[in-house]
Amino acid sequence: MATQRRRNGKTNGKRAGKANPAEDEAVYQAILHALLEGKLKAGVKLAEPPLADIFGVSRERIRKVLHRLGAERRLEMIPNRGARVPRPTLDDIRSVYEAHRVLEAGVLTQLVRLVDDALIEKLTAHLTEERAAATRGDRAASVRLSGAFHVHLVEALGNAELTRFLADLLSRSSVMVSVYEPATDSICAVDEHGAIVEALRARDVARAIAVSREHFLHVESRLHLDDDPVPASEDLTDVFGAIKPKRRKR
Amino acid sequence: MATQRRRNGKTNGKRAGKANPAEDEAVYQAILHALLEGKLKAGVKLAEPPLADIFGVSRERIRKVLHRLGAERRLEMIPNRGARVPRPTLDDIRSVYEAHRVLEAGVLTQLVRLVDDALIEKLTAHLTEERAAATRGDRAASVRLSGAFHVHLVEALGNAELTRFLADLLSRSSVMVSVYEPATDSICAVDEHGAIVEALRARDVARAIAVSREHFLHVESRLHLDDDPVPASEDLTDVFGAIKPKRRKR
DNA sequence: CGCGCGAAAAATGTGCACATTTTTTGGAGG
DNA sequence: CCTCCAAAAAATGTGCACATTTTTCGCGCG
Repeated sequence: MATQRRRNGKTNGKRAGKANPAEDEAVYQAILHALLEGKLKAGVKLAEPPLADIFGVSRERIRKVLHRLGAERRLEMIPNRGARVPRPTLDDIRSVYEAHRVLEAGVLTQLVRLVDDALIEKLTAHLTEERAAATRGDRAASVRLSGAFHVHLVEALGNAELTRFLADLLSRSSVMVSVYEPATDSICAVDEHGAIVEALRARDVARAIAVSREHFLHVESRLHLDDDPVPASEDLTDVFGAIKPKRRKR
Repeated sequence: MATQRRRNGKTNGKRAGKANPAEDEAVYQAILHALLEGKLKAGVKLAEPPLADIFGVSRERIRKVLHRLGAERRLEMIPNRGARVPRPTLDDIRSVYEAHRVLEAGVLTQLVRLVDDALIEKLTAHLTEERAAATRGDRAASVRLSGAFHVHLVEALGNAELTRFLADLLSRSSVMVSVYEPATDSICAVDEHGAIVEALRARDVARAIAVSREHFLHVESRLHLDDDPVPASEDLTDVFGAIKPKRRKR
């Protein structure tokens, strides 16, 4: 009889302790991506069992990822009540934009001390790219490059802490636009970016900050409250449908 | 007869699913506190079994807390190899100080637009406290109040994102001083804080930033590399001795 | 027709028994 | 005395079986 503590239904060769860090990461990236992409609408409940089913992994795996996202404040975790996509208030998003504005003021202040020809050249090249995307009407590229401009600015300082903070702010604002979707043309006006570079070239801190400030206020002013932002498809399978080819009811 | 799903030996009344969120928090706070306090030296390994034993909780509980601290970048998590107290390089800490410096430049830029009598009064009151602590030689209070001054500045903006970022930076630098311990008198000179308030009162952005910048560079210059910063007591029981009444040697 | 209210169903939280690694240990050989 | 290497010991990672909520559902009553 041996120890009758044997078995459970699954007698596969692979059991516990599989150690597959890539799988965790895949699930994490999938959910994060859906979140950043705006596919997961605000207020949607992320229950563990369905997600485990969709991704074909154990519930523990899902649980770990969900809690990690909660620690990053990308999901709202309520004890005993699971995870939800946070529903940021208008003040929340204003806070994020304002933080970016204040941060960039500091960045520019420091940047005028370090600016050299190489930096100006790099930024100018970026502006060219931005203008090209704008003139050919490539909205997706425009949005991406517009954010990248500010990333370039902070990266020029070479400070990991500041770069990380900015990346965090940007990822947050990208989520929020899906709730309080700005006017369809919420892309940073290239001229304003160009004006910032101009001020930098001239080592004019005050002007650089003034332009940057106006730039942000301009973007912020376009935010508006969207009262009923689509009931959001409560079916998670729709959102992650591309991951696992699974067909189910409706 | 019946389901022969007998299972393990423990048939106590209280088993799984105890649901005690406060206990998690207690362990988290205890470890975080030890980290911030500098009791946990850089490079020390935090193994799960001993911690579970010390705190009298299950290993899973410890595991969860450790991973959470890892997600916050307060511990260095290496797959299959556990958690260690990070050993920041000199560049790392410079990066934190520089980030604070850059951030404060942005904060001051925005602050001169909002400054009013109430704020000046509040800051002045704080300066009085700081000076009092300094004159009576209360080092602990001086360090605390010195950090609090910068917190007051950013809090005056009322921006949650910025406040959180600053708190993060401060908690990080407080950990680092235990590695690269600055000169014994690394406290911010009160005069410099006073000068910042003066510049604010005068609505002089340029001066405020200049003073703040000098202030930080002054502090940064005092950092020095501590080659062999004490072997650090590898015994975790010593560090968390206060939690469980366990005999400690010495 | 709505409104409790209790029971069933579903979801979350936790300890535990392993699987899998990593680290330590104890010699044998150079 | 040092180096290498295999086996033991220790530590980390994971699925699973529950316990404990929370949510949903059904139904009688006002």
